[in-house]
Amino acid sequence: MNTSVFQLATWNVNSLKVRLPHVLQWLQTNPVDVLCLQELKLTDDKFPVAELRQAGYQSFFAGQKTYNGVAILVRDGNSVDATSLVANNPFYTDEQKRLLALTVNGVRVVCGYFPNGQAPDSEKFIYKLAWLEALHRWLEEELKHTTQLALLGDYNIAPEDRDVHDPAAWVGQNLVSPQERAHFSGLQNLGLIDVFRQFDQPEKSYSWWDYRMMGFRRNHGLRIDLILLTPSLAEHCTACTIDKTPRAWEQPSDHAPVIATVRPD
DNA sequence: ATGGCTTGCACCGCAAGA
Repeated sequence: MNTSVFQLATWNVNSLKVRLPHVLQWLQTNPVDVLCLQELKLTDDKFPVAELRQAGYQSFFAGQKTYNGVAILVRDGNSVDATSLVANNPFYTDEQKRLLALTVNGVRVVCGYFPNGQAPDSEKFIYKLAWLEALHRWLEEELKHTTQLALLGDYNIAPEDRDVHDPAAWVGQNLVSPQERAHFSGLQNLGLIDVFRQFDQPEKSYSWWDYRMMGFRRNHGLRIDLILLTPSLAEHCTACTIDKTPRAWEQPSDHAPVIATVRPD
């Protein structure tokens, strides 16, 4: 990594068209080097390249109509290898745009919008498990070529019960099922580290809150937006925080951004 | 209490999210 301080962030914006003002405002006070976005909900021709360019960011994206869509924004001054851009998992044929990889400052950045899974007895859950299995195989391959990899995104998995506001109420549901958590453990077994848990954190830290029933005000949330780093990056990670600020803004995304700071040497 | 918000798309309600 050829930089002194490197900040990476992830944010599920739930429509970039609606949330662009929030993204621009947030970047003004949080000028991270890399921002991974999920749920763009727009086609590539509608991506706000010019507005983000004006804000000092280069955009890489893979969108589709109505659903899904992921992007990686890179702040000017960082070193980007544009030929390293990969949309979707080469090991998995997928109509849905959920994965984007780009090498920035020598770090393999992977932005993911993991499937929701709907319910453990649904077709979408089957898809989620297959998608997770294929992700594992792809990352295993990527890790043969680099020691510096960052997987950021909306995992749609709450790793542990402490990442769930009411674990008892969530038993048997997607996002917390043993099958999904086993896949999460599989990613950890590749050496990837959930850096949020490397640091002391407030009790009941979440990154998503239901729009309904005053979920945010009551802190009824889940921690499902995560940053996993390989050991060589994680050992230089000095902070990982969830920024709840924009969740309290008017017309917010239901997710909050998560930021990791890496300081080599 | 199986709803409750929010978004996009296409209509005058729906699917999908988590």
